[in-house]
Amino acid sequence: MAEIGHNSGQVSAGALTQAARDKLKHVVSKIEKLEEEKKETADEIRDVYAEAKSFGYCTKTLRKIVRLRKQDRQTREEEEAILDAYMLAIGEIA
Amino acid sequence: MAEIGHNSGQVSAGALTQAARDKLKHVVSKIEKLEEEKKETADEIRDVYAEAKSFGYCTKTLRKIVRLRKQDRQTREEEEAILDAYMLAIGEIA
Amino acid sequence: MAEIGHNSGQVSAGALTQAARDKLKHVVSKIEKLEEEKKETADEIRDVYAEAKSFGYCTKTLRKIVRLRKQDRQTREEEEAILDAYMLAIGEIA
Amino acid sequence: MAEIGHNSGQVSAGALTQAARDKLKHVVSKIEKLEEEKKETADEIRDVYAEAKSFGYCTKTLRKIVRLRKQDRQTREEEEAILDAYMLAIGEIA
DNA sequence: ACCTCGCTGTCAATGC
DNA sequence: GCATTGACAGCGAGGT
Repeated sequence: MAEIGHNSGQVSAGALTQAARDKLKHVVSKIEKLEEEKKETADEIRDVYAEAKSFGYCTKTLRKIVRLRKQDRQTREEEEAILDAYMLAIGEIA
Repeated sequence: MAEIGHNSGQVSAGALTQAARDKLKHVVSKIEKLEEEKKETADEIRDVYAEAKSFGYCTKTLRKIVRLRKQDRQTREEEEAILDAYMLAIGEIA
Repeated sequence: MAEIGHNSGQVSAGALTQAARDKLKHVVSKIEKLEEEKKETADEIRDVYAEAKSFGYCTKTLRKIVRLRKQDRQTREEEEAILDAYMLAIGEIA
Repeated sequence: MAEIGHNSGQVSAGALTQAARDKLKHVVSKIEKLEEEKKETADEIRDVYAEAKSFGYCTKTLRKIVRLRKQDRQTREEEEAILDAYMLAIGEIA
């Protein structure tokens, strides 16, 4: 529960080699940079909704549209043939 | 609950002006583009974790580190904000 | 950050009245009982899948069926008329 | 990826025997019934929190309490299991 | 100010 | 045993 990496054997109890420390630092800051980017994009999305709202659109519905379109895309990508068989088997309404 | 937008008055029941349609299309596709971007960044983050794992790091711990650092940052910002408020209140201009 | 309830004013620093303690205990144990129930149901579900698997069904597909049926139910419950209007506006494919 | 079940050999392409259909139907509806039950329990839990809140408790803290108690239980069980294992290893029958 | 809803991130289960 | 995928809980924003 207290281990930092599986390479902990390389070091004397409780410490990391300098190389490992640098690597770790690098990894963490890279992740943090990417998370920052992600947040910025999320903010932009928020802004688009806000702007749309100021033009009179209902954001709730807009979100619903986006969500449904996404669902549809996913659904379509699924192996429908297989499901059809099962659906048929069930009787499609039950 | 039955309104399409707040601009529903502009149109005869069930339809939108061409301008409104174009605008709507534009908004939706912009959002979808941004969401795509966001997803890509999320995937990159996932990759970084995966790569780190292949180097022997424990991703669970890495995530914990990132989370804690984020919390710290937030806490620090809060504290600074409070401090600033006090300073202002006192008349201290900094 | 250290408050237990908003009724903390009722008590002298750091303690609760006996009544509050009893009430709290009651609430917590009720929740724990319900969570236990929930877990049991989840386990039963797991068992059904396992049993089905032993009869030669592909659990992955079974789960997919259940999920899709659920989605369908939800989707159907949504105000489709409104969405249809928007969809039409967008051109349904773009 | 294209198989319907492992019993697909029993049927001519795209169809299932009546028995298989019935069985499938049964399985799916049983799962759906259990999921319904589970949802009801989850709703009850939600209600308990809501009620507690109306009495002045901070739900966030309540959730934290429940979570911590759960962790403790798990930790204790783990420790006991380890202890038992040691006991067994030593030859101690208890 | 409260409540609801959606999103995100975490954890566990399943399949390869 | 690792990797993928799905379920769940916590958090935060937005609406009323």
